[in-house]
Amino acid sequence: MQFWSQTYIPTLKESPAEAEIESHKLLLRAGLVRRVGGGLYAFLPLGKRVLDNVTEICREEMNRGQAIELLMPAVIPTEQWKEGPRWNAVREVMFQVISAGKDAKVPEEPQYVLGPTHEEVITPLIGSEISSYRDMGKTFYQIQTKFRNEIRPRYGLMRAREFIMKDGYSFDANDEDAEATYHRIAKAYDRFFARCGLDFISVEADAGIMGGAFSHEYMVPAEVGDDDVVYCQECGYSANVEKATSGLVPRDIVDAEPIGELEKFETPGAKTIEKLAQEPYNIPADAQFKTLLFVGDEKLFVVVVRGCDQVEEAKLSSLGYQLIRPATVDEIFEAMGAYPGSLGAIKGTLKDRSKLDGIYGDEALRLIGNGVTGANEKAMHVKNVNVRRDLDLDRFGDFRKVQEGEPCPKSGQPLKIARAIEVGHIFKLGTKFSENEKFGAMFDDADNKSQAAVMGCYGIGISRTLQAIIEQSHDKWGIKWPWSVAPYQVVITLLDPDLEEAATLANTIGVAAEAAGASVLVDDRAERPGVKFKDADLIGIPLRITIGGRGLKNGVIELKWRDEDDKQEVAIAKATSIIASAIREKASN
RNA sequence: CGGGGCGUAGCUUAGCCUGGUAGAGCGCCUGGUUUGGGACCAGGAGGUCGAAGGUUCGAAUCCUUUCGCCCCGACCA
Repeated sequence: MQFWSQTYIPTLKESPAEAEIESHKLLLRAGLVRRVGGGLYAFLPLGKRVLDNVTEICREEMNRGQAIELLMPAVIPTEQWKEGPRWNAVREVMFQVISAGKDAKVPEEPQYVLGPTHEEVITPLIGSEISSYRDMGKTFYQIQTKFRNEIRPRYGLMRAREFIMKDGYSFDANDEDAEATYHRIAKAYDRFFARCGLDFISVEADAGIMGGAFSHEYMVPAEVGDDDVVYCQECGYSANVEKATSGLVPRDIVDAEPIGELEKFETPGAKTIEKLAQEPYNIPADAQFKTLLFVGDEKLFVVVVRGCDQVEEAKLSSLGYQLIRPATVDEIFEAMGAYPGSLGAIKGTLKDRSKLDGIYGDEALRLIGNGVTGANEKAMHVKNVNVRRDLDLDRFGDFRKVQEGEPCPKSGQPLKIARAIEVGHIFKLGTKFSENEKFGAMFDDADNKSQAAVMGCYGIGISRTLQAIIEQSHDKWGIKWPWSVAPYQVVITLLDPDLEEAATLANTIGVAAEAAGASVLVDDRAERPGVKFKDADLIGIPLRITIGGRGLKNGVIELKWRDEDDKQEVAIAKATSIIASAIREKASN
């Protein structure tokens, strides 16, 4: 039993200007966290309790999924990272620890980095321990503070520079076992997020720089999310928009025959798809070719999509480049001989085809058949461009962003798109990290042949999950904590703390509630009732038990669930047993 | 890193355009009256106006620089 007057819950009536979204405001107003610096937060006592609850649920479900907890250092020797496959891709987001002591020299490369995740550490760590296939089939995890120097921290704990993460890593002897592990952990994730009281979906995801065979993200639908999720209500297909495909292009599509000779025409001032779609040209966006240049690993390449489509940059990684960025105007001119607005990929019109590592066409171009594109000359476009005959494409691929309403690739029903918060991500990694001779994880198989462990990695943003719960479960009065993670599950609102009879009863009921398995907070402050009710609502305690002089006279106390509107009066004589059974019922759900 | 906005008491903010030495609400402290949904009265403490430089007799206010925060974009394991 915790007395309010003896803990520290600094609630705020107004929300600080730093917070924009509801969950962030409530984190601050309910006295859960305080900002220390940009993207850096301190957990106050109440916040720490929720964090511990979420952490414990995570631990239980990981353990149930046969994962083994360990703890690695957050400070990691840089060398370890440089040997891994991601150094160039992630060094920018890593905090680098340069040196210690007044006389220490600042080295060109930092000696240490603060871990954003731990593949580079655990792979050699476990790799140097294991040697036999008999040691395979292990999954490790840790719950730890992680560091990423986010370009733009925002929304409180949602995207912070320092945050708490559960990261897990599995080592299996072969693909089949690795997939079984993957599915076992996926089930643990399902249980974890369900126990946190979240509505969530798991979606097919882009593996990003982690690479690997496949991956799923755990998404909490919310307007303030950073990701777009594509889903089909009909068949359950769901994927991150970075990965999602649609049935827009029929599998049996037949390419259109040319409808005429190429014909250049003047388009003064028309440098955009929109302009060409208007008077006097009237060429619909879905009859235009959009020609875009990117640089992948320092090599220029071209992607052509329909004028009405957007390139999904994440999908370009399927082309095999590690680092991809849009090309600069100068780079474009050198290869194409023209500037954006007049670009086209028609054979023979490019200034220097040899500067291009490839020209890739989106599959949906085939829906156009014959269309319009830039002539690689200022203020000139070309019509009657036939996809097969005229475009200088190396190959087709899926490079476009799926749009709402397109047919589901599985069921053909219209796809929906929703914003969501990514709270977990699991990857089947394969041998990307393990196959390194020195820093990898090799083992001898039954035939005494050396093999790389087939790995998987599994992340949960613990602190982000905490905020996602608030984002999904609040009203205008405050947070509505699910029973499982509430900082306290029961608050006894003592309206007249000086009344001995009331204080005694509060104690009796508090003891009974704790015995039934609830954590109890007693509001014994010398505040007016309104203040106590408002605070109880704000900090979101699931069950409020009100004890006041007025009720005592009538022999009753009051029960109020945070997620229900009605209050319930209970005779004092029956109170402890009613409360105890209500708590047991909640706890068993 | 580009674009925009904001820095005045613990929190929310007025004042800035048009320079004259800072005001309110909440919170906090004291006393009193209150007491079932953020009470009332009286008194009180609390501000180098983000920082530095400049203009001026005089700067929260005008100018320059700088730092921090927030938003949009880019980015995002």
